[in-house]
Amino acid sequence: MVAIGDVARLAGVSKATASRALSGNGYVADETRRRVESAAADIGYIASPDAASLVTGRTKNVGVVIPFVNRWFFGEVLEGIERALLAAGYDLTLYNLSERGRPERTRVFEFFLARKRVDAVIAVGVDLDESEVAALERREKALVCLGGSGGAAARLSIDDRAVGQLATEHLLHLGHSRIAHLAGIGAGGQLDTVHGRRRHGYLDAMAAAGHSPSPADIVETDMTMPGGYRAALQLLGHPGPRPTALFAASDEVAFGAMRAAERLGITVPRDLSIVGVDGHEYAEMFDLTTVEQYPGEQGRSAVDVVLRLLGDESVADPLPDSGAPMPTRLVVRSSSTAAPR
Amino acid sequence: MVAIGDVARLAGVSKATASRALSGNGYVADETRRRVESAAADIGYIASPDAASLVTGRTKNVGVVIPFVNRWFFGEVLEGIERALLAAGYDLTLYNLSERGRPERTRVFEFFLARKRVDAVIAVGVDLDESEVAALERREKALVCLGGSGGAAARLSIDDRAVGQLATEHLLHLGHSRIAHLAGIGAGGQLDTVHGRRRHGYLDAMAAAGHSPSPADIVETDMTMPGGYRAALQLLGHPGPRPTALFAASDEVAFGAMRAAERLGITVPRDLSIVGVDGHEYAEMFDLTTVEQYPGEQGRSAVDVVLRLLGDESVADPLPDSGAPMPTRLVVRSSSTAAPR
DNA sequence: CGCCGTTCAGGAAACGGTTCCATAATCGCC
DNA sequence: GGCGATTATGGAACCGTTTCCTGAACGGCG
Repeated sequence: MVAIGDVARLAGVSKATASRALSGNGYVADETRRRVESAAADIGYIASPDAASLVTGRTKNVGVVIPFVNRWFFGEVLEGIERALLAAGYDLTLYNLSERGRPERTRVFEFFLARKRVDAVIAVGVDLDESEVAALERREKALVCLGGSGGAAARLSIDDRAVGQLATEHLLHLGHSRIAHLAGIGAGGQLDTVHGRRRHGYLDAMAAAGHSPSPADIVETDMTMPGGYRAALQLLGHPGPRPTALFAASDEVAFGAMRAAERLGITVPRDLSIVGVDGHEYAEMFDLTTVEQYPGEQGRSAVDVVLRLLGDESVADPLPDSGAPMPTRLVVRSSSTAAPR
Repeated sequence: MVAIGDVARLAGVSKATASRALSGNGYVADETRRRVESAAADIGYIASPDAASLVTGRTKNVGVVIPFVNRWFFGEVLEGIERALLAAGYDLTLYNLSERGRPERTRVFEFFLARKRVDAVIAVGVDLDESEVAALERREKALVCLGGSGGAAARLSIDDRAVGQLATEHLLHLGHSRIAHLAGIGAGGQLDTVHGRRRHGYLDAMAAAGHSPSPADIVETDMTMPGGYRAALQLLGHPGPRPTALFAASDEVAFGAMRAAERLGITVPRDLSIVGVDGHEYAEMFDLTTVEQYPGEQGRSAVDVVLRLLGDESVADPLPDSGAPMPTRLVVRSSSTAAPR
């Protein structure tokens, strides 16, 4: 393989000078730099990142841990992160995380991420436990969390409680009083979780309006379309009075619920108003009212924070409204309408 | 940072012995190995992959290039690849590829993948051009393609022509004669492409049955639900006789078409039978007849081939029915039924 | 003119592993 | 008992960079 020594020889300079010329660090005469660059181009030289990171201690590589890649939100975040990292000359090493406590997951934190192969870690939508955070800290890895919970580190997040509140208030303003909620799994137990917070916002809004939802009107489901379908069947598929509105914790769940309603002969929005969360790319097609968030943008921002943490000079210094929650927006479409009187 | 020298000192052996003990290469007495291992564990030693790959020339890292992460098929493949690589102790570096000719894409091949940071490349669903293949060859990167086209290298793929044929024949057997096709973009021009081949299979089956579809019954669309929705509106949303059956080049397109049919007051399957391709996780919920494929399994297989190409001993030697297309299976659900008479 | 600061370049020492080579002990076996 | 094969270990070289240190040339300035 062609090494920097070859470039140096061809350009008639020392390895040290060749390195400086190519990396742009230290003094190099313009003419020398040109000679080195053209020599490098001639023989197709590309620096070995391993050798470089061995001495500099930086790998220009960040690990991304993510529980799913095939949910819309996570896929969008991943794409945003990838684009931003690549633009900054960084690599993205992907770890698809399983649930807490599984041995593969432990191995990711104790081995893969602990090695000197990543400079930093972006955790998206994962609930970190203390030992995981500790493992990262011990190795001095910068950590940025996007959503999820755990880890005192830099965290980017929307205000999930406000989201739940906003969606619920929208339905309340439309005159609904019996509003059901399709919540994320575990949203009841732990409050310090995305879906716990959304549920919390829902309950707060209901309470503020003087309603207290019956337990049967809150159904937990995983955040998929079939999950929403099944949960909605459970919620709506019985005789007797039904909720007139439904707050689904994600758009995919809402889509499933719409399909279930159709199956049950319930017309949306006439008999049932539905609001989701995400701003899924299919929301428009389904005419779904939703609280949009912008996962691609969130991914990009996470990269910004990481680069800043790593002291990368390529990124602007002032952190734009640091600490503020990421933006969300209620988009009203025809899946929600005034309550039947 | 703690290096192998520290481990060696603590265990009272040389660096060479420590290295052998930990890597399992060469002769080491059992007792010595234990001493070294416990010393390493005590001080939390983890070898630096950079240093190791510098001397061995292997990085235990493979680059994955993929055009989308947020389409079901691609997400599943990615998950399968990730799981398999991780199990083999490899890292996955992700490159989300844009269209041909874009500068970011060129940079991925000429720089990111060309460096000594990946041992091999898995290209999923990408149409490689010669310069891209050449760039990889020049750097002696093993290349495995999953679907897509271009690159004479190892290619795993389903038989897309057979898939198109199978789906179409299913509809023909049900008595349909006017069968429309929602094809992938560009499927008309290039034949050497996934969607070109599926369309080809469709046309072959139609021809064999003595039908020749009118050009208006073939509509091109991108492989998304909204794409299928729009394409189906175009296909069906006019007065006059309509096709009685529809072969959609992917399940997501089929879902969109189902939604469009519903919007137009066309009942599936009474007025219109629909068949898709993929075995999407939502297909069951939509009751969609589809030609299933198994992207997760395909990803795993691609990793098998890569590991074999890299001479990794951890993988079984005999390549199971090498060269054969990956499995597919027609799953009949209630979206397809006998033609109205 | 002397001196200092700046610019330029090269030699050599890292970085943290693996592996080649040499040496030595042990063992089985004739 | 000698010999070769096997096992065990250490020293040193090496992988391909970056960077520290040193020295030289040059220019400006007091």
